[in-house]
Parts: sequence; C-alpha cells; structure tokens
Amino acid sequence: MASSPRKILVTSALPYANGPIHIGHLVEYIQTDIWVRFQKLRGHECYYVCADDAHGTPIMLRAQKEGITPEELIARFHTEHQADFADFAIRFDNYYSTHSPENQHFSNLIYKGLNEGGHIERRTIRQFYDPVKEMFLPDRFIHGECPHCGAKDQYGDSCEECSKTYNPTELKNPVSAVSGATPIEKESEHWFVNLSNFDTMLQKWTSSGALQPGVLHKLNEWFETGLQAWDISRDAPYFGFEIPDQPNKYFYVWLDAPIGYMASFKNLCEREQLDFEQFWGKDNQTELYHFIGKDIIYFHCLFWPAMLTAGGFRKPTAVFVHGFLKVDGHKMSKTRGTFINARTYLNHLNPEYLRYYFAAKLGNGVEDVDLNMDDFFHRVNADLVGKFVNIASRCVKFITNHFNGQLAPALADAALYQQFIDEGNTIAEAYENRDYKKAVRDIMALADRANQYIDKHKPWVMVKQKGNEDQLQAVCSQGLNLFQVLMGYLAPILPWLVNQVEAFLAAPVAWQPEPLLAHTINPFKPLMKRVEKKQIDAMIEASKDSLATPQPAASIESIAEPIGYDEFSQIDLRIARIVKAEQVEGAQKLLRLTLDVGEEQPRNVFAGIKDAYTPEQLTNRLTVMVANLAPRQMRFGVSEGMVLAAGPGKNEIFLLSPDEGAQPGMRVK
RNA sequence: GGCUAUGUAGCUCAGUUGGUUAGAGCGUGGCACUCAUAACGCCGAGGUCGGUGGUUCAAGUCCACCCAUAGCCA
Repeated sequence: MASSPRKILVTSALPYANGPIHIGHLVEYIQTDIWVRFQKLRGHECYYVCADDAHGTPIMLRAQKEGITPEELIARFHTEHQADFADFAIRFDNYYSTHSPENQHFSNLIYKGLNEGGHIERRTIRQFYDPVKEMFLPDRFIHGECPHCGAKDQYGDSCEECSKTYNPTELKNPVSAVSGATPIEKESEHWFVNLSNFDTMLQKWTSSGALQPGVLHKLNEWFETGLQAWDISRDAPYFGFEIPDQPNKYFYVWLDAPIGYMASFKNLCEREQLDFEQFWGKDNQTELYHFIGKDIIYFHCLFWPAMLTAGGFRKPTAVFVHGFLKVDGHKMSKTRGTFINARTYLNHLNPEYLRYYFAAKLGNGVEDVDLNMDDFFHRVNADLVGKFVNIASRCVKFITNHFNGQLAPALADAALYQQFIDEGNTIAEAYENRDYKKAVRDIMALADRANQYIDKHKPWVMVKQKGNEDQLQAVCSQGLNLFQVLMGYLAPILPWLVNQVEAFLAAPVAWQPEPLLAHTINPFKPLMKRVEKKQIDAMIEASKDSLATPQPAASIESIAEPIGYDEFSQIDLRIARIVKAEQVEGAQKLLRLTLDVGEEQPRNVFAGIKDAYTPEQLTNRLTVMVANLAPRQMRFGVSEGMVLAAGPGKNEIFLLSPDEGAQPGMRVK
C-alpha cells in the first residue's frame, strides 16, 4: 500500500476544563491516538489536535466557588489534562484551549458568516433567573420536583426517576442550585441560528457516506421532526467570548467549542509553518475527521457543518462516533469504585494495558465498550505477556547465549514469514476502518502461529544435539523476526513497548520491516509485567474512598497547582527532635524551638504555635521540619527552618509527627 | 413515552448475500512438554444463538410483537 501520502487532520472531542480526565474519556483519546499513529506509521501526513473546552457557566461557577478566576481554573486543568494524556501515550500534535485569540477570531468570523448569510434571528425568551446571583440559570443548575412523577431534587431538563423530559419552568418548587434562592422567570433577548436554512445541505452531506449507519438513522429522525433554531447566546455574567458589538451577550460555549479544532490547528500551523487553508479551505482534497462520543452527534453532524458552511470553510470528511464506557457491565459508578480517574489508573497500572484492552474491544460501531475487570486481567496477561511477548522471550536466550546475539543469515521459513507479511493488508484495513478488535484478533491469531512454529521445531531439543547449531539459530531467528513483524502491527497500540523492542532488537520497528538477517541484537530484559489482581483491587479501592463518603459541608481549601516530583524534591524535609522548647519574651504567637536534625549544631527555629502547645508538651518529641528553607531574620533572632503543622490557627494547630522508629536527620520523601 | 443501538458457550467476542452436525480466544477438565515472565502445544466438556409467533424447502441470519440493557430527546 505504497500509495501517495494522504494529508489528514484528526480531532478528538474537547474535554471540559472543570474536571479531571477519567477512563471514560480515554476510550476516545486512545481510539483516536491509535488511528493517528497508524496513519503516521504508514507514512501519511497526519495531524492530531485537541484542546480544553474552557468556557461556560459551570467553569465560571466552579472558579467562584474556589475563589479563583476562571483563567486560573482552566490553566490548572490544562496542565493536569496534558499530563494525563501524555502519560497514556496520547500524542497530540497540538493541545490548546478554546480560551484563545485564535478561537475568538474564528468564532467571530463564523458568527459574521452566519449573520451576513441571514441565518441569525433574535427572539425574546423567558427563562429562570437567580435573583440573588443576578444571573440566568442553565437547566442543570435548577433543581426541583419532577412535574410528572413528583420525584424530588431533579434537574431542570429531565427526571432521573421517570426519565421524562420537560422545561425547567415546569418543575415544582424550583430552587437555584447556585444560591438556593427561588428562581424567577425573566425575559431576555437571545440570538438563534436558523438551522433549517441548512436542511438541504445537511441532508445531502449526512447521506454522503460521512457517517456510520446508526448515526444516520438518528439524524434522519431529527430531519423528519424538523430542525429547530439553535440558541447561541448567553447573557452576562458568562465566561466566554462576547458577541461582537453586543455588550453583555456571549457566545454559548457550544458555539466556540468545535471551533476550538480550527483554533488549535491554526496555532499549530503558526508554530510549524503549515498551510491552514489546505486543511480548512472550502475546496481541497485533504481529509478531516472528528472522533466523538454518541452524546454529541447533534453538535457535530448538524450544527458544526452548518457553521463551517456559513463561515466559508469545508465540511468534515467523516465524523467517527463511538459508544460510552461501561465498567463491569454498568455505568461508571462512584460508589462501586468504577469511576476511575486517569491519574488513579496511572497510580496502579501500566497505561499500555488499557490501550491494548480498549483496542481489543473497540469496533467501528456506536456500541458501548465494556471494561470488564476480570476479562481485562485475563486478556492482558494471556495475550500480551503469555502470547506476544513470550515469542521473543522464548527465542532470545538461545541467540544470546549460543550465538553472541547474532541472528541467522537467512529465514528458516520464508513462506511463513511471508504469510505474516501478507496478513498485513487485512490488518491495515481493519485499523483504517477503526475495527481495532478485528486487527487485534488477527494479530493474536498470528501470535498463536508463531508460538506453534517454535513448539514444532523445539529449539530446547536442538540445543542438546551436537551439529544442530545452524538450525537452532535459524529457528530462533525466525521466531524473533515473526515477533518483529507483529510488533510493527501492534505499534499503534503499544508505542512504549515499541521503544523497548527497538532497543533490544537494535533495529527500528516498522510496518512490515525488512527481516533481520545476520544482525546482532542486544541482551533481553522482560518487556512487560503481568497485571496483578491486587493492583486492580487497589485501583478500585482508591476510586471509592474520595467520593463515596459524603463531602463535609465545609469545603476544603482548593488543591494547589500540580508540580512534578523534581519540584517537590527541592524541598528538603527532615525528621527533627525538639530538644528544647521555650517561651519567647514579647512574642504573641511564637515559641523558640531547638531542633536536632542530626547535624553537629542544633537548629534554632521560631514557630507560631504558642496558643496550641506548651513547651513541656513539645520537649523531646519528634516532628518534621523544612531543613533547607532560607534562614530568616526575625525580631527575636534568626529562624533556621520551619516545622510542619496543619490547622486554621490559634489553638487549632496540629504538629506533624512521624511514626515510631524515625530518627532525627532522616529525609522525608 | 418516542427513537437508536445491543442481547450467540462461565467471560470477551467472530459468524459473510438465509443453506449440511453454530466458531475463536480466555477460563475450566485431561494429556504432554519444560526454551520462555508456571509461559507454550495437543485433546475434551460446555450453547434449543434474549423470548414468542411468522415468511421459507431451509433462519443465529429476513419480518412482527414482546422482554432486558444502554444512550439520546437538541
């Protein structure tokens, strides 16, 4: 398939910047990343862009609650999201934010196109308004009793008990979730896009093969009911972009969210001198794909092509829709411990396990994917370790020990090798169609054949027979060459394993590489460990505790910006013995502590803990101090460090102490 | 409630335009091997293909209805 390189731009849906990435999100990013890596591996010019979706009421309110600006909030999640993605080997060419100048530029441009094309109309609508917070309330921020079944504490758009949908104004006893006040109805002028103006264009585009059959059915249903006008404005206060020349009116977050794809790519173009027009211009032959979940079909298959058309841009080549993640057959659940954050997973398990498992379960349909923990355990261990990695593991020792790492000069079974190569087309086709589970099935069937080949020729018997050296070398070399081909096929799924394999084979892993003949390889280290049950259990347990217990009414101080280990390690914490504690004449809060941290001279430290501790309570106890804090001149002398304590102050201060056995001078890390 | 999906061995899934005794991997039972991270190989057990009715010479495969699960209802 050495056809000319395609030019492809790929996106994943933008994660919302008010919460962490969880394994449900990861289905999509892993799915997309595998596809992009596959395209790049095959030599195509392919770019993968994404961004944080950073606007909207929930972000504004959350920032308020934490006492920070929305910009600070989205900056924090931007860092956090990027770290999570990077640690799952999700390799974006650019990861940006919808709160960016490029995004504002394109939002205005598309709005202008909609406006000048006569697709915008203004209407006055009545909606709930919080008189205390002085803001209009999105449906989700109104709670009340369901007008149909009377269930209490339901959201403003639908009832979780009887699953009926309604307008928030129909709720009984409505309450603002923001302030607790009773909302009032208030009028406001809103901007609407007349989507029905695009009806013909959309019907043509959706039926042109850009969509999966199931998605098309769904869309046809919407076409039959008639496309309704889309409300694209929100009133101040709102965190987003102001509509040009319309003070206090903002673009609804869902208007600028998909435009974030363009903005992120534009940002990449400027950095790497790429041709933006080539990918977004109205008439071009490049390919544009959006990977999305089935919940946002409406936005991507109706609103988005309409916006692009109005703005004078191209439409997507295709939209790839996937289902949701279930865990053990159920929706992710905080009480079950199956609402697993990306970071929690990373704390316990190798990300490539999950990449492989998702690949093994993902087809090109819109069905939900089930992460069955028991299946995950067996599948990863059986397929990756027992089957695939084992091929290398069982061949390599003979090559290293008996042939100094040198592979045979020719393939022992060229026909078998060729069969492995021939299967590549089928596998490539499966990847291309996003039928990863078929690709994985086919690859694992080959892995079975490689193991059967080795079993048939029994190198462990040959090694004991004199005069069979050439054959021994040939059989093991064949095994390793088959392994190399399979690693190439699995490369989009397991990019880090590829690095290890390249190091050990001392050769690049490629899609259908040249066989390694008379080539010297490096000593082998185990490539992948088995999953252990206790790791999974620990992850589930860790996902339970923080959220299953009801949050105390008083919220905790917000967690600071994430830092790396390097930054943490700059703080030198030591176990210290308080050898002496004494009152300080004239000081309101301070005690003078003499601390033994194992150095020749004791340290002199002033601590503001007078209201909470008497000197007697402190003498001779152990605690933790910051030993490399720069000395500081205070009114009563120089303080050479600080001791660690928690609490609001006054008599509520709680000094840290180590468990028994710690010795002064030990480093805390 | 309407719509869209899904429902095949204990688990995860294949089953092409309807066509002889329904397949694979994992798990399980047995045998064998011992190079390999107790991995690999061989053999076996295990399914009235969600249910009912229909079309047909013939249905897991088409149709209708029902049940269960999930999602969507802008």
